[in-house]
Parts: sequence; C-alpha cells; structure tokens
Amino acid sequence: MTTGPVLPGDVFLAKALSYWREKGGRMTIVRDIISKTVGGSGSAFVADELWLQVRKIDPTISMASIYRTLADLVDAGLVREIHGQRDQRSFVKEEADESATGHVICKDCHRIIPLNNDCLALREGAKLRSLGFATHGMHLQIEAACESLKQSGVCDHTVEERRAGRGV
Amino acid sequence: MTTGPVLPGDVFLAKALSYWREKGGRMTIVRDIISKTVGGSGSAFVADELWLQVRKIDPTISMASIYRTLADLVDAGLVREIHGQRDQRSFVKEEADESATGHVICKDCHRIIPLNNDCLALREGAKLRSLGFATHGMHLQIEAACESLKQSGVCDHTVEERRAGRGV
DNA sequence: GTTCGTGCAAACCGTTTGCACCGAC
DNA sequence: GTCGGTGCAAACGGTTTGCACGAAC
Repeated sequence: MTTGPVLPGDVFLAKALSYWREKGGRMTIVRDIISKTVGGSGSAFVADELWLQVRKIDPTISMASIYRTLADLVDAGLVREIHGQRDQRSFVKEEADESATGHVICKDCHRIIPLNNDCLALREGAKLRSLGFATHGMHLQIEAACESLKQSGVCDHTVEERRAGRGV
Repeated sequence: MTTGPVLPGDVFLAKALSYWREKGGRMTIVRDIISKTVGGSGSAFVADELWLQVRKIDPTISMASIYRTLADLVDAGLVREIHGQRDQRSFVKEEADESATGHVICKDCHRIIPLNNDCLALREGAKLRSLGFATHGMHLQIEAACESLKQSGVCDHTVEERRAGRGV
C-alpha cells in the first residue's frame, strides 16, 4: 500500500469544465473557485472545511453551493465520498487510477489520510466475483492511533499535510 | 474471505449483563429485549430496523432506548458501528474473533452482508505499523451489484438472510 | 426510599430544498 | 432575454437530550 498519485489541479479543472459543458451547464465563478480548491486538495475533507477554504477567496459563497458543486463533482467521477465520520460527509479527490482506495483515519489528529491499494482491489475483486457480486467500489477504512504523536507529541502525518500546503 | 462465526446469543446476553453490572447499572426488561434481539441478529442493521423488531415484543420501547442501549453495547465491545450508509448509522454484532471485518453493500437489495477477513487484518496491520500507526479497527467496505438479481430477478443473498430467519 | 432507566417531545445539526434574484450565454 | 446557478432561510430527518415518571435494587 502506497500513497498514490492524484489528478493534477489543472487536469481536474478541465475535466470538471467538460462535465458541466456536456450537461448543458454553465461555468461560473463559484464553480471555478470550488473546483480549483478541491483540485488542489491532497487529503480528505468535509464540506465545512472546503467552505472555509473557498470563503478565503470569495466570502459570499454559500454552503448550499458547496454541497451542490460537490454532488456534481462526485457525479463526474472527480470526487469520491468516503465514510470516515458518522456525523459528517467526507470527500476526497478521486485517485488518477481506478484502483481501490483506502483511508487511515487518525484517532488522534482526526485527519483522514488517503492510501492506494491496487493489490487489495485485485484480490478482493476476484473473491467478490466468485460470490456473485459485481464490484462497484471498494474502500478500506482503518482507524488508527498515531504512534509518533503519542511518543513525541507531534503527529508526523499532520505535519506532512501542512508542509505540503494542502489546506483542504 | 469467509463469512465468520459470531457470538452465540446467550454468550452475547451474558456479556452485556456483566457489562452493565460492572458499570453499576441495572438489568431492565428493555435492555434484555434489545440485547437478545441484537444477539440473535446475523446481518447489519440500522436503528430503525432494530426498533421495529423489538416493538414486536414490547411496542412501548422508544427509539431513545434503542440508541442509548446500542451506545452501551458498542462501548462494551459487543456491537460495532459500520459506515455503510451516509444518512443513517449502521450497526453489526461484533465478530467472535478480533479480526478485521468487511461488508458487502449490495447496490440492488440494499443489504449489508458482513464478511470476515483475517488475512487482510494481518497484511494491512503490518503495513500500518511500518507507517507509524497503531491499528484500532479495520473495515473493508465494498459496494457491489448482485449478479443473480440482474440475471434471475432474485437476490440469493437476500434470500439467504430471510431463510435464516434473521429479521434484524 | 434512592437512584437509574425510560418514554416523550423538543432540541440539535449536517444536509437539502424552495424561491426570488442574478449572471452566463 | 433566457434560463441555469446562487444565496438565503426554512425544511428535513436521523440522532441526541432534558425532564418527569416509573421501576430496579
């Protein structure tokens, strides 16, 4: 299992644009800002975090637009919804490849760290087929505690996220 | 990956009883009915389904008691919350062994079918440790379409559930 | 009798929706 | 000018909680 490649921001925006064009929709400033912010994100996020982020650029953008745009991006296959927290919907930019995704949910720093797992997709997919299921999506969810936080008081994974400037 | 053994109903009830006793709590008729119903369940369930089930025995039991008792059973390690649906909390009786659990979420019949995956727990657990995480819980979530339903109009997995009389 | 558990109903909160206005085309 | 997108605020629905009553001990 390795941290996998994700869509570069410009490719993400282009795909989003063509999705709305195909649907007969319009490209608006709000959609542009939200798409660019999501496209530049590295880790998983909840609607509220995305909202705070886009409001730094345009403080008038509403939560309704966040949810409506996210629904479109999920429909376009550019964003995946993950089931990390029970009380909030969590989202993550779709991986560039089509393999199964996994996420480590840190009990301590409350971050959701995306992981790829190609091997898992192959193995479990084969098993599911033998059980009579056609696999749609696969998601490995791991709840874990950060050892480094416990020992040194600093969570390496949080630090990495911040160092990379991936605010969302 | 195989469908694994679960705690027999009587062992489940005994463990629940000792949990409340240790906490200085009382064993009530409501807790008894809910615990027995959960203990006899085979597949995953949402609060509403459990509520309908226990109301067959005692129609006065409230949804509040369902949630309060479920919280206790989760705390006691007898029930696990799974993240199958975004709008409702899903629960499943804890497996007898401590391995990772997985669930197939059928896109067609909307059932959540529990699976064991000992191999997964070993493999991914080792990888997580090398990344500096201490694994708490692991959950493989697979969204799948039922092939038999598509072809014959009957979902084998639903039929199996019903045949076993596991209403919850 | 004391204390914990329960049902009821209201509160809570993330998400969705109706509506009137605004802006992309 | 048309019609899809937006902000606002209210609605929605599953879950939680405050409270007074009732049951376990």
